[in-house]
Amino acid sequence: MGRSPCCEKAHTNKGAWTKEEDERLIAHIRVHGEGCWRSLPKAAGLLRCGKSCRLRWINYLRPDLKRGNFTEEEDELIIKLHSLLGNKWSLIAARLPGRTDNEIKNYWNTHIRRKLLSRGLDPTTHRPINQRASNITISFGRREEKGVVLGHKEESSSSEESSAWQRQRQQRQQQLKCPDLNLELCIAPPCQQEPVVMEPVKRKGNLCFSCSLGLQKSKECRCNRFLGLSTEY
DNA sequence: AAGACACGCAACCGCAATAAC
DNA sequence: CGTTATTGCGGTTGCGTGTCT
Repeated sequence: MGRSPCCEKAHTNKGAWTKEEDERLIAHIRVHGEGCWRSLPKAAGLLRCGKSCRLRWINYLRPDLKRGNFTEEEDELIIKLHSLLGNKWSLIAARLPGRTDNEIKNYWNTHIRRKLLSRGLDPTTHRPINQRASNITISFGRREEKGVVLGHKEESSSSEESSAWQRQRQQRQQQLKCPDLNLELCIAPPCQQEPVVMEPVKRKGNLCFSCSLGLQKSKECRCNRFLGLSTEY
C-alpha cells in the first residue's frame, strides 16, 4: 500500500556538507534538474536523504541566490511583509528575489528582531512595546486619514511620551509610506455578489490570495495570474 | 594567552498538506 | 476512500567564529 519507504536513515550522512557532496549535488541537478528528491541521493551517489539534498540546494547551492548583506530596502520590505504575513517566511522570501526563507528567518531572528526592539516595537505584533492589549482600534484605512495604520493602535499623546519617542514614531511613519509596496488590506462585509472561488480557480478574472498580495509566481499561486497578467506559458 | 560568552548561520526535526497507491 | 510516502514549511538546535574579560 502507498509508496515504498522514504530513505534509509541508517546509511545517510548528517551534519555539514563537504565540497565533494556539494559538487555531486550541483552536477546532478545541472543534468537532471530539480525534483524527485527521494531518488536524487542514490542517483547522484550521495549518502544523504532527499530532504537534506533539497535543503542544501534551495538554501545554499542554487545559482540564483544573492547571498551577502541585506540592504536597507530589503530590511524594510521584510518588516512590512512580516507585519502583514507573520512568520510566513516562504511567502516573504517569494517577494525577495535571491533570498531564501531560511536566510530571511535567520536574518529576522538575529538582526531585524533587535532592530524593531530598538525602535520600541514588539517584533511579533509590530506594536509599540508596553502597549495595553485592550482598547486597540484596528483600521486598515489610509494612514493619513486618522494616523492609524496596519492595525497599530493610535496612541494618546500623553505628556509622558518622550519627544525622542515621538520623533522615532514620526520617522517610522515616514518609512512606512512606501509607494512601491501596495499591500493594503481591507476588511469588508461578506461579498454579496459572486464569491471569489480560490480553489480550484474557476474564473480567469479572479486572482488567488497570493497574487492579490503581489506575490508573483508564488508557490501558493492558484490562478497563474499576477496583477491581472497571465503567467501561464 | 586562554577561557567564557555571544552571535550568526547551516542543518536538522517535526508537523501538515498533498499526492500516490 | 483509507493508508502511506513525499514534499515543503516553520521552529529549533548545534557548531564555528568573533569578542570580551
